Amino acid sequence: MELPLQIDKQSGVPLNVQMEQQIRLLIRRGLLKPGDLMPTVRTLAVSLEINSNTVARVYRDLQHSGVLLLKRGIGTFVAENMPPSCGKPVDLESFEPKVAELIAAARQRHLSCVELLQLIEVRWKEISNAHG
Amino acid sequence: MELPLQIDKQSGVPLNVQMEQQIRLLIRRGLLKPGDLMPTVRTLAVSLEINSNTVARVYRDLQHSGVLLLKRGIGTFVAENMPPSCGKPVDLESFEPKVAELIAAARQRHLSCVELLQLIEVRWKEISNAHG
Amino acid sequence: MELPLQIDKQSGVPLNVQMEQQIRLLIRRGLLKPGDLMPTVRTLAVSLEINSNTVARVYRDLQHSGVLLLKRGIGTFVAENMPPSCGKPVDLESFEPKVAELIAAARQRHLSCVELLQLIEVRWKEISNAHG
Amino acid sequence: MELPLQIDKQSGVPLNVQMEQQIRLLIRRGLLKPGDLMPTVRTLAVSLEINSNTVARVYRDLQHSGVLLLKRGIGTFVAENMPPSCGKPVDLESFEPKVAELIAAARQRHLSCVELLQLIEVRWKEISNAHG
DNA sequence: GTGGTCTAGACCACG
DNA sequence: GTGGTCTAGACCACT
Repeated sequence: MELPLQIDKQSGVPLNVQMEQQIRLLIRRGLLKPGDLMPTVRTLAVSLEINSNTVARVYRDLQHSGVLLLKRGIGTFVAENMPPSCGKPVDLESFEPKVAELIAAARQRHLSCVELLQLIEVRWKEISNAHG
Repeated sequence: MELPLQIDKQSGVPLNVQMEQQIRLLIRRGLLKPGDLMPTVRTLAVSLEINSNTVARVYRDLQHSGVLLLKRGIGTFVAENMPPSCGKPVDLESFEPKVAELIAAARQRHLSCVELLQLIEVRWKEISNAHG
Repeated sequence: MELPLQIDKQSGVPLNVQMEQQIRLLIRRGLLKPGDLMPTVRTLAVSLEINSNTVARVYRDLQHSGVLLLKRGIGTFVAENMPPSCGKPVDLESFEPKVAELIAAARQRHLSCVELLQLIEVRWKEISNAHG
Repeated sequence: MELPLQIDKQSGVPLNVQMEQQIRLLIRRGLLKPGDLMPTVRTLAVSLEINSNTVARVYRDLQHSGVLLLKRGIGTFVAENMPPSCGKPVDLESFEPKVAELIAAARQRHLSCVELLQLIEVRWKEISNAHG
């Protein structure tokens, strides 16, 4: 299986952090479901052009968090009993269109991805502070 | 002037990267205008509780990019002739409400800020790849 | 490989500037070629008796200029595709003897190195202004 | 009198060092002779676009070295009895043509001024080390 | 008091 | 082991 991970080596964000967050996100979006077989460490490392040590660390950390389950000699699976800290998979059907819409509006104004993200992050924090 | 920078020391993103991007964003949003006097290195360092070396490096890098102008013994200014790579200041009046709207929808679905950002980043790249 | 850098801590010229210029010069002289592996930050710092932060900054700035390529965990390399601003490597075989000759003449007249440099710099600018 | 000083504010070399060396050089070249009247601090500061404090410091340091002589209310003069550490004015008539020749050769090879200076400085030190 | 350089040393991400 | 970030603090050049 080909995992749709978007890793940016230039962003300054640690590669393992990027991978871990995106895998969690795939699960929340329902694109990875409990029981699914994950790609092997080496496969993923090669396809993302990342050192396999780094991938292995991500898998290990996610297992430690209860998100993944390693079965020696068999493979790595998405855990059946997700810990509550991961949040339940969200119904994003009604949400993702809004995202796509905003992205379209941003591109129309020649905003870059980083700029949009910064804008949202800053506004989020401003709103959070306002709400206490 | 008090610069509204939102720095998150826990995010894993290098502090200088966060600062640099946010300063660029403030300029694009029109909150910082060419010729404006920036806070001093030390002032900003104190108010953000960041080492002054880190702030100085940000200022230095932004000067090297043509975004800021450093005058020794005088102060630091937003450059008058912004390089084209920075993009022109954008009219965000019609855009920011859409952002606020999306943030509200995300919070309603109990998405965290990081998750929303991840979601947008991934969708952005998926869309970019689709459009070629 | 031992890099033949001549750093003068007493000259008043910032160490990073000296290093950066000399590395660029080594490339133009052909003593460093595209793809060459540079000494590690720490090695160079020790051999020049300079703080490793200073060396790292030089490497970082040169990478930013497209002269070097830094690979985390691997090493630092001379960039393959040098930016045009660096100029092409020059054939100095026919030139360096002239330099040595002038240096000999200068020493014969008891000129110091600094004086010779000043003399050349001033004359260069006078000639430049004359030629328009 | 218009002093032909070539000051480069971007070179990283302290302005006072540049000025002091060039004034000393003008004396050695015979373009400034013992007893000559120097421009006033303010005049020189304005014409070079440098803070007058910096110029004043140069004059003060050069007086302290015995190179200049300050007469209050009258002006600043090149000292009549130059200290031996300054070296005697050199006959550069036979030398300057060699310099001009080398500069021409350098320009022909598209070397920049900085590169030529670096080249000479490095070669000078290499030769010094060779000679012991 | 401005920005700038440099040092010393700790810790991190990556291979 | 690689390069990279960050801190703390000293000292310098300039206005």
